[in-house]
Amino acid sequence: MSIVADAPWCRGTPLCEACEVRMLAVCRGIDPGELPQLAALATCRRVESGRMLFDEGDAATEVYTMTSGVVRLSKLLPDGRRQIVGFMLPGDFLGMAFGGTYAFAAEAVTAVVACRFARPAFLRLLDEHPGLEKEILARTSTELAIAQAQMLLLGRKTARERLASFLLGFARRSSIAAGGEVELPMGRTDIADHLGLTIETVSRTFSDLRRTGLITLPSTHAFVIRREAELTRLADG
Amino acid sequence: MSIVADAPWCRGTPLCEACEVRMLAVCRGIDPGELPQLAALATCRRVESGRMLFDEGDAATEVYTMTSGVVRLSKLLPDGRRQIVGFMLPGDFLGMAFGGTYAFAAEAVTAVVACRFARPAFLRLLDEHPGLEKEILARTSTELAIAQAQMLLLGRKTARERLASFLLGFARRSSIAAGGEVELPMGRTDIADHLGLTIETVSRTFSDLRRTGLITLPSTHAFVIRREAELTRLADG
DNA sequence: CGCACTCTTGACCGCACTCAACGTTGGTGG
DNA sequence: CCACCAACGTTGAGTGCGGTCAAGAGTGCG
Repeated sequence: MSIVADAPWCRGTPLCEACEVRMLAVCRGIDPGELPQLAALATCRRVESGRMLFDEGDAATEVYTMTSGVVRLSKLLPDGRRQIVGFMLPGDFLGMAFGGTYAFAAEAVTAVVACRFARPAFLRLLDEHPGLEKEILARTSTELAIAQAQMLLLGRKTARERLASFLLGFARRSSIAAGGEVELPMGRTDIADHLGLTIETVSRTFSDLRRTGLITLPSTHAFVIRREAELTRLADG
Repeated sequence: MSIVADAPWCRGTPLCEACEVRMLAVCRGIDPGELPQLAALATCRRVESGRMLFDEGDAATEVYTMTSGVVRLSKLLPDGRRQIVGFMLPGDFLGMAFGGTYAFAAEAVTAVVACRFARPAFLRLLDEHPGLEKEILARTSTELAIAQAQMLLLGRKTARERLASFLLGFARRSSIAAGGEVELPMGRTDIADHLGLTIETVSRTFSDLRRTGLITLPSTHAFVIRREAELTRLADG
């Protein structure tokens, strides 16, 4: 991550190589011969840990493809209560707001590099490349299915079931190191705000899952799944 | 509703007039001259109250446009806990599952008439009509935004705030009768399973909102918003 | 080493859940 | 037409899961 994030050619235009690789994932369906022209429309953006890519309610002027790092998408109530509606990982696509304004804030959990398109140019691209539009529709549908699963979690699962579901889902999306260790870049507060719990309950539930042998915790920012079948049974009720 | 639902030409193929009107809403962006050809691809389906249009996990073979009635979309845990991820009203589009199987069950809350397309034929339609694909993408994105708002509700709002949000949202989507009366076709159990509460808490909270003068309840299946500003302030935290 | 920040753990509390009884409504058949 | 019954909704009493408040332990950085 840090190699890409620190690369000097990522600080501005034009598109860096790592971004170009990520962009291909989104843009499959486009004639490969047109990719250079496509790359010319995009720029690299590096965002420091904790900084905001855009805020809820901002005019939606840009869309992104994640190259490296982790982004949290969150919605706030006026009194400060927060719900994290998702975490974006490398390869994910982000910012496709219909209605003109973003429906959530996007903040960098770690240092982030993302491939940025101006929205009008991207929308024109959609018109010209039906394959690209189909890809975006498929991704949006997948996001919707994930959101519905999260509704089941938030509405009906216990704290243990929520954390088990989250850890399994995050492990599946992450690259897993030797020994089955999964890096957990976000803090307990972010996990709590994603699972509809408090940090104390998240912390207690981590300890609980460790005590009962379902996971181990090499550090506060990593975990290892020990009994996957049992954890899965817990997660799915 | 009952006029359309009972019409004999709604019980089978070909497409009834009411369905055709609804279909137009989804298919704006298609050359109007091609609509007869389009209508030939669709059939009407009537579903009795309480019956299922399709189940979670079923092979996704059909997509629907709602003509009349109300459908609930729900996900189940093995032990019976249920989360209703949404209610579909006339004009809504339903069943666009990527991945081959439906991610939720769809059941008729009232008698329902829906305009049905075979999925392969509909996907071919998407290829041939970029305007239709754009419309489906816009609708899916809107659904996603609604789902994210529901995550905030389920993760962070109190029972009062949840019910206030639901009533305001449902009123906005419904046709409102004289006197501001909004019909509420679903029972307390459905509302509870949508808001992540129990029927007792929903019932108590209805009484609470009535007692504090924010709403009135002409019957158990209707409500009137009395102090919209106050209800909105409650719903938004 | 010291400070700030995050995480963990403990004690207690409260909102929503559970269990239970009762009221209301609509459909059915005598 | 009314008695009966089943389904649904309401209300009350008590409980418990997760929240709140508070203290202490780990961790990283200057």
